[in-house]
Amino acid sequence: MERRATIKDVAEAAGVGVATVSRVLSGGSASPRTRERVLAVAAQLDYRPSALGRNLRQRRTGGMGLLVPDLTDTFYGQLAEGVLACARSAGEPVVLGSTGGDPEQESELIGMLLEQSVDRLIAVPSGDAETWAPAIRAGMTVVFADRLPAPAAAEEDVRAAALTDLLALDGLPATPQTRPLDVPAVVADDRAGIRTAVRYLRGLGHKRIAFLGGPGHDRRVAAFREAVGAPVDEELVVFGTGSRDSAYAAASGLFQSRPDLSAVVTGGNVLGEAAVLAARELDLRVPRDVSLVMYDDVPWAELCSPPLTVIAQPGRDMGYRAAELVLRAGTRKPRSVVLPTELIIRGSCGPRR
Amino acid sequence: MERRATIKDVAEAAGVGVATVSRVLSGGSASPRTRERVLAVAAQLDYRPSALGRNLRQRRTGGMGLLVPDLTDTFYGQLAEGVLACARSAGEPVVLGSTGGDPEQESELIGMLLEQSVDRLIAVPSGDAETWAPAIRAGMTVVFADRLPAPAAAEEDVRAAALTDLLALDGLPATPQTRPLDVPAVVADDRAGIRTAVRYLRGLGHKRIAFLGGPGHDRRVAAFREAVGAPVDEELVVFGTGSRDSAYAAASGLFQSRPDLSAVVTGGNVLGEAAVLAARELDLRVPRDVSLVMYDDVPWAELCSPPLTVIAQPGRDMGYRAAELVLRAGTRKPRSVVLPTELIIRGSCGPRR
DNA sequence: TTGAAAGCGCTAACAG
DNA sequence: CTGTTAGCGCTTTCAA
Repeated sequence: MERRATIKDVAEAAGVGVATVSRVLSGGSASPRTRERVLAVAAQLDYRPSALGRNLRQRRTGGMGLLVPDLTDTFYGQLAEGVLACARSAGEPVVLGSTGGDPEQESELIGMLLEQSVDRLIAVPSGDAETWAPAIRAGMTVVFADRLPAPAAAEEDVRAAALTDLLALDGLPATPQTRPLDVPAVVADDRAGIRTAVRYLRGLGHKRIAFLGGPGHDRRVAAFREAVGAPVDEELVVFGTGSRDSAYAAASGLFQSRPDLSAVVTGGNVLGEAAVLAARELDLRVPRDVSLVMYDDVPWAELCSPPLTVIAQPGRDMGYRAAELVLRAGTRKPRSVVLPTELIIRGSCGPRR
Repeated sequence: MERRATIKDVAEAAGVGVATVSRVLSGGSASPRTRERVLAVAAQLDYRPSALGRNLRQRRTGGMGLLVPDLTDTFYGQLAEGVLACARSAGEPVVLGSTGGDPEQESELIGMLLEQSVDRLIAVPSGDAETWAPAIRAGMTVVFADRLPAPAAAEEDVRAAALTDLLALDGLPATPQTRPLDVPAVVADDRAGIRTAVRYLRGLGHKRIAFLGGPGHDRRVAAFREAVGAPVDEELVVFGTGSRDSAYAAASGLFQSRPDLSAVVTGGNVLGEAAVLAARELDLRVPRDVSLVMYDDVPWAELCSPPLTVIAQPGRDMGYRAAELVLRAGTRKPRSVVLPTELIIRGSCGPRR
């Protein structure tokens, strides 16, 4: 393992000062003669500027951090691919962390990124505003993707505050008092997605429609509540904690406690998976006994039988756009982006029996 | 965005020299009194040592790089989760890259990592030994996971060389002349996995068993060839290039050109997905018309109907072990690891019709 | 247009 | 046990 050539080596070999080499390589001014010589020598020595030196000098790391709950969830895989694609085309490194949906791990990872001087971050947040305050205070440029962190547990009615704030992004009325974090985000148009799905199910005659959600699905539940309209049958709105086991338990519990439901909308693909499994276990036929609409279009949705009707959201685009935002953040103050969803009708919904 | 406290700030505030602070924080010797004071001040100032400074000084970045072909493939998601879990428990950052299975992108990413002075790398390689030579030469500690790079296109019979070398890892005879890369690897026991699957199918009466592979499945094909025994019906061994489209095309082509086959083994889950889709499109019933065994146990395997019989390999463990190897590499020369596979019988195989 | 020099924050000699 | 000092490789004034 031979030592890599440094800028000094290049300077000496080219008979110029290090400053000149630096300038030439970063596109600064230099006489054609010098530039040519430096370039030649650099190529000859296979010189690659050390990011370490540059970063220390500039007191910041290039590239960006990426925090997702779980790479085993295909949707986050798609999202990550989008981020990586954008980063690659910008030649920037991506430091990845998986939080497992745990705010504490998320905090630790934020700390780790801070330590690395990674000052740009794309995150599918698991913690609330309080978890994120340190990152913001430290001057990180963060862009949220897929969802927003819940407002901090401040006043009395956290949940209400969360919902009004989150709904605001989709155009629902919000009380302006609670603007917890001023961070741009790239999210899907959950409101439209859910609304379309609920309407579709309604059109098939379904009355008792359940919602099966998980962490981070606040905006989706809110939209669901809005779409089904008051009064909401609260027993038909259930949550898992994020793990596959808990998702399965939630789905199974739902089906057993409310055998009268005829359709369910899930807030994510892991919950959709759980619903299919639980239904099968309980001998509920899809769509004869129960209709199913799942959030996220993942490749295996088509493999199920019947193939799953889904609310597709562009995971890859979401990641790509988020990466763009975080990279351009220096230039202009980024504005949040809402990406369209699409109801893809396959075979998991039928008329109410 | 206030400036972060540096070691100098801590030293001044504690009335000691910077070296002392450095020592205390890295567990060096110091009087209890001093240690306590430094620690207190550091905490008070919320001091976090800058990885930048440390890395520059030590001329290497902590942490590790991770290169996978595609995060949208659940298996690589599992693998990545394993790597991240190990890295997290070691407090080390992970720089991620997705190669899309393209050697050229892989090279570029290696270059990027070199530039970042990331000197430890876990990779599911797409390029051959030649692609990897620069990384090795540069002194990177690399550990391959899931597969090995094909030997460089040197002599005349590349494929033969590749196979002998690859088979060696599973205990097949190999000619010692071609040891392309001396890099530890963490792989599944493909030979046993494939053999078990083929025997199982044989036991069900299947004679014409096909193999549907993709890039990086060399060891699996070789094992397949060995398991079915000569003469191998070459038309029953087909390959996709890695994309979902190409996998589908390969599967569809196989089913159409050889309607007489009664079972197929796929080298990975993307190919399994393609096989299910293609079979359905051609009105082949699984397992009545065709039996299917897929490599990789992914959550959705169970959702298919019938649920897919799979050769499970421990993706997460694989990642974890690889990360351990790469982290311990300084201590002892790491030895390759072969992880066990397991045939999980579900419903996609039946007796030959 | 160019080079010398001053650090960025940290660790590792080396003295005291 | 502790402080001083010399860089790690790079960018960036500031003069020449």
